[in-house]
Amino acid sequence: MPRLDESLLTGLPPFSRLGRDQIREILDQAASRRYDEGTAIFEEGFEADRFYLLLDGYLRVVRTTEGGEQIIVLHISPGQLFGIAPALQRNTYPATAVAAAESLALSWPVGLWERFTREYEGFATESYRTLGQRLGQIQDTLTEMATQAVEQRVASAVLRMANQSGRKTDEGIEIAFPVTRQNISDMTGTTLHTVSRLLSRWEKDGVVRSTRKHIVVTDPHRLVLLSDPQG
Amino acid sequence: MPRLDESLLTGLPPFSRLGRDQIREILDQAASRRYDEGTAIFEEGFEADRFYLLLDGYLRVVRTTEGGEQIIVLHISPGQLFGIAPALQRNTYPATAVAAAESLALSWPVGLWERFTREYEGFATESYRTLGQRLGQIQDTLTEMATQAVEQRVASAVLRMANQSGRKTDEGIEIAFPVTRQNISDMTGTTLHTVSRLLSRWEKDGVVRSTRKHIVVTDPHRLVLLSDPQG
DNA sequence: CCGCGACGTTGCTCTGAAACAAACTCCCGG
DNA sequence: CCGGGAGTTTGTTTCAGAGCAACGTCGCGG
Repeated sequence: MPRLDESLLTGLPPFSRLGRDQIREILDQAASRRYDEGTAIFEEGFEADRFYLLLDGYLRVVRTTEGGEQIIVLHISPGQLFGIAPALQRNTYPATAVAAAESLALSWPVGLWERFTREYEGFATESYRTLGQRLGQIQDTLTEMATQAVEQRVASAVLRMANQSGRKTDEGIEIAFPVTRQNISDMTGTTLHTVSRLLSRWEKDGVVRSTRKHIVVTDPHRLVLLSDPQG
Repeated sequence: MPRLDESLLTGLPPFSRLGRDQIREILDQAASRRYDEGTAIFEEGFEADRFYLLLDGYLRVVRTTEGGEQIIVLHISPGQLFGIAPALQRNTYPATAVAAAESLALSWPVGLWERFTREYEGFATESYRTLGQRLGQIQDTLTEMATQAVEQRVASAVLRMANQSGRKTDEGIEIAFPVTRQNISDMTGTTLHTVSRLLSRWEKDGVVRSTRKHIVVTDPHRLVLLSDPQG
């Protein structure tokens, strides 16, 4: 196994206050692994034995109902910690993490969490900040679900993905990982049919361009209007 | 101002590992205040300058949209910490807390948070456990919103309140704080009309008994069935 | 290069629940 | 004891979006 390079972690918020030697220490304890698109990194309800950092790729955090329906709670971008159940004194993962694109992640045994928070300055602070942001995000989604119509919710979901993972191209903002209509319907609590119809309409109106599993927002401003109740 | 009695805190999870003298210390730094039904303890977006513990009563945690609609994210029961923004490195409250019934709460300036977690054994652990539970709860609600029909959601909401605050009476399980149809519709993302119709039907079927702002679940088992998609 | 499975589109139907409307009842304060 | 506001009920209308159905299309693996 090749030694991991220190530059992987320098600059990432949880480690930004640390010196070279500390980062070395942390890396030497990490396991690194690649995940194919569609693979689960860990599953809801299973024993939380490791915590993770996404180095590259994108993840979907997913919950499944008894009825087999699933909903996408949030996405994880490179540089973010995830599976941080130990931070909340949980011993099982509260949701499943699936690679939305080919991904690369580091992980450490939960046993080290306590030591990381104690010994590495800024680690605890930044981890809890992340958690706070995530909690806020979920509350936003919940509010949206409860109050907005389907079209607004789908528009918001697309915007959220574009903001989080968007690359600017000459065509517009491109979502950096593969997304199906079904995925979007799982984010918004609707059906793939409705999503398909909306995207078709938007495409006709010149707001987005989309092919299989691939969406470019060509007119973000108009999409923002669509995400707003008074259109 | 009368000295607060130590028995108020003994036995509550965040303080259960502490001795008499430490509890004394904590109480001596606390402000205690009573809130009338309907009063806000703090508001969304305002500077988070204190954190709180609910001693008696019940709270609703509420978010309001720009459009003026509101949704109830969760309820707080006696003995729980709330407004613990500092635990997540936030400097504003992410939601509004409103007294659902006349309530009594202690509070401390945020500046003390760091000291509490450092000096009082078990405080940090228990606070983060609470947060973890709350996050899980919100995710459940989100999943429910996204996948269940209105009747199921309303049934779940009523059950949740009954479980959290229920007193057993000879009639059934009584929700311990005032709830209007509007409140329930704010928990479930529907209208007070629909909630009223559902409660009327359930009352006819002998599942609940309700008067103004007051609900008794007479047949919890049947309500559980109603909360399940396959009835 | 072909076939199959995953993904996407579009039409049609039907219903749950929102929207609109109106009236009733309880309770508090003056 | 009266008036008014907050909470509740019930009826009617309307339509967004789910459900069902069928077909089109892309791209991978054999």
